[in-house]
Amino acid sequence: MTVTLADVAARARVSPATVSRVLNGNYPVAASTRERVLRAVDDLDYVLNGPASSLAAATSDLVGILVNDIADPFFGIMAGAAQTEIGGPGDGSGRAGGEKLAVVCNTGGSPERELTYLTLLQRQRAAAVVLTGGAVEDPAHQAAVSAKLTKLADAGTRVVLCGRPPLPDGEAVVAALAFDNRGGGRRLTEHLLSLGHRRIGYVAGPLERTTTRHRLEGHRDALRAAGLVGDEERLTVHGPYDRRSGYDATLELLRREPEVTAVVAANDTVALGASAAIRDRGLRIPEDISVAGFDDLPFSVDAVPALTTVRLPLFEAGARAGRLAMGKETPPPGGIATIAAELMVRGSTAPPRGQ
Amino acid sequence: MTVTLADVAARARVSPATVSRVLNGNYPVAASTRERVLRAVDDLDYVLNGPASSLAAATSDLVGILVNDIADPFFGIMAGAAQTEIGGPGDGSGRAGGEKLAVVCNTGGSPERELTYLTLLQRQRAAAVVLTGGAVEDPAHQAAVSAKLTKLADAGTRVVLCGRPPLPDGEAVVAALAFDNRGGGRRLTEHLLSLGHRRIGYVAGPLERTTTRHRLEGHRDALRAAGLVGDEERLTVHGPYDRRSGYDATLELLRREPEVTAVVAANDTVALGASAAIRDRGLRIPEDISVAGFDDLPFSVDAVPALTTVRLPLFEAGARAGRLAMGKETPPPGGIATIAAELMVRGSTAPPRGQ
DNA sequence: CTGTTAGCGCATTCAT
DNA sequence: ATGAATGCGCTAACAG
Repeated sequence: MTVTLADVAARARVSPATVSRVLNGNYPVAASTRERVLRAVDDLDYVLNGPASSLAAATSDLVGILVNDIADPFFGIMAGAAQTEIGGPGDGSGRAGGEKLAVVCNTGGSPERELTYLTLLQRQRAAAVVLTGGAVEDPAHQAAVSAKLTKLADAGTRVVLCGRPPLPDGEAVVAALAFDNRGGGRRLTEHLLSLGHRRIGYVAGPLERTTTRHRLEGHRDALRAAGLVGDEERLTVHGPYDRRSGYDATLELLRREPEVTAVVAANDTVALGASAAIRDRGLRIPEDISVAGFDDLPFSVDAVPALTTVRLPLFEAGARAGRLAMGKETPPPGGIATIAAELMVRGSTAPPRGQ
Repeated sequence: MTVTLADVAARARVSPATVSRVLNGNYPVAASTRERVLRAVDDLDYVLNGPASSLAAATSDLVGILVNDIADPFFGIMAGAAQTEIGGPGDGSGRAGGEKLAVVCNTGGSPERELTYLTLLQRQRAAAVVLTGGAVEDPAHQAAVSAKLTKLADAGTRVVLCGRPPLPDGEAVVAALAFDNRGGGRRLTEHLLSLGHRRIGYVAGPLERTTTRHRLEGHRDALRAAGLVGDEERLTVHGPYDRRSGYDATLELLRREPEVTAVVAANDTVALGASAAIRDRGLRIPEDISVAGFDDLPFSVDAVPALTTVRLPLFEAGARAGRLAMGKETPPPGGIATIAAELMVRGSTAPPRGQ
């Protein structure tokens, strides 16, 4: 019932080897023969058996893209960009030539699921793996991931990090594209300080995440440089990277310190929740309290007032990661590139009252 | 170099078949033997060869989830929910047992890429495929997709539609979960009519998409029932499902008919762009113009004013699709279920001026 | 409950 | 430029 290479070969009156060569395209075949084979393929509606092909060739055309939260456009934008570089445009025939199968795997931020997905991709002999977004900082987990990536690399899988800091021993990795979270966080808080803010609340992301830590460190670097020390812990609340957490954490912040004049959120989504909480408390943005985010997601410019934030070139970074995973671009020197973060000053930040 | 089943068998002093049975778990094996095998697996750091396994068993553990736009939370939420039902929680060992590999494929709304992905998944002998979101209505493409899905189903792949209308011949499909886009669209416009609006602009999605058509039909059903006919075409502007399109289309709408008192957007993201355009023209929401969306994405409640919209249970639908794809839930009668859409009235809609 | 045997469908040597 | 032969690593009968 199911059509195999041999069936195609028989119909085209050539050997199976020739059909294989035509399909894979990387071998000289006479034009007339190729013609005949392709016609047989179409006539029989033949579809290559991926597992058999992968087994014989010891490689597959699967490329995995791991994301922490697929419902978050931060990851969606990067993953989509990577996929466009990896998947190829197709030829419209639906026949599918040498395309890679670029797939997105959602870890939900869980270290276990991250490892499970890596194992599953290893099992499939994936051609490449792209890990996006911040890493969990638990040492045991980091060691496990490093070990897994090393094994993947040894088996010929290209490993690329995108929006994630380099591994301690970067050996296993083709390239690491890291966002300048620390620098962005610092410049954002410097902006608030320059407006005159002195009591700045910080709604941080989950603990033990590199992204959380780096953004917070940048914030505190700026505070320290301004001589504002001692209140950091009290003015920081941690929570997940979602709207709800931003809402709740901001209420908690206002409870701890009713005199805050600005709230910095771990990212734009959290900033949205923070803004809602501030308004629900009857306060105005930015007249009573300034609000700032991070990432500059598409909706941030449409917030009311428009959100001051730090722009990350998510699409460009994702596309570059995709090209690196395909070996279409040479890795940066040392395999590490830092991607700049740009401060976007908009309407949600202003000088504090009476300034 | 690479460890195989035979190596594990040798170390555990059993036959390869026994190792296979332990690993696949669906066959009686003595506890002590299982113990020995698992230890050998860990000792040797063995990882199953997926392609070989799939070839021999003629099935794979890959499940594909097709989405139109991975950067859009509408799809991210559904896909994430489906993945949680399919992927399994993992056991924390990173060893990966019988888990399926749930992967998301981003078509970018392109019919060609949709077909290419289906072919690629067919090639991999995917265990199941979930197609989410509206379909392109081009007859040639629909026929091609139907044919492809039939072949997939014949090869044992379970096909589930989520947020997409049933196929003409639903034979190939395990189940179709369709959103009540038409009913939701109708109730939304009825709400505006009941507030007193008579000149209602409509920012529609792209042409030839089922979602676009059904929502628009619901809108026009309501208009017709209210005796408002003749102006539909002039008060409708089509565009992609993104923020930018909402912005541009709304400006065009205001140009065509400065007296519109309400704008209905194809979805929440478009509504955000529409709101920005309205404000940039110096008009207030809802005092001068009411705005409404569709989907009730998480950010919509935080818009200022909060967005009136139609809630779709995206997470629940995605999870159900995932269970259906796994055969963990019995399909609805006839394989078709319509998922209700609930009107959410919030601050962005109000009676027109002078009403 | 466990071992033996025989392919799964293809890519790739080597020949020619 | 093409054909013939071999084996990739595993699962699934079939025995026992």
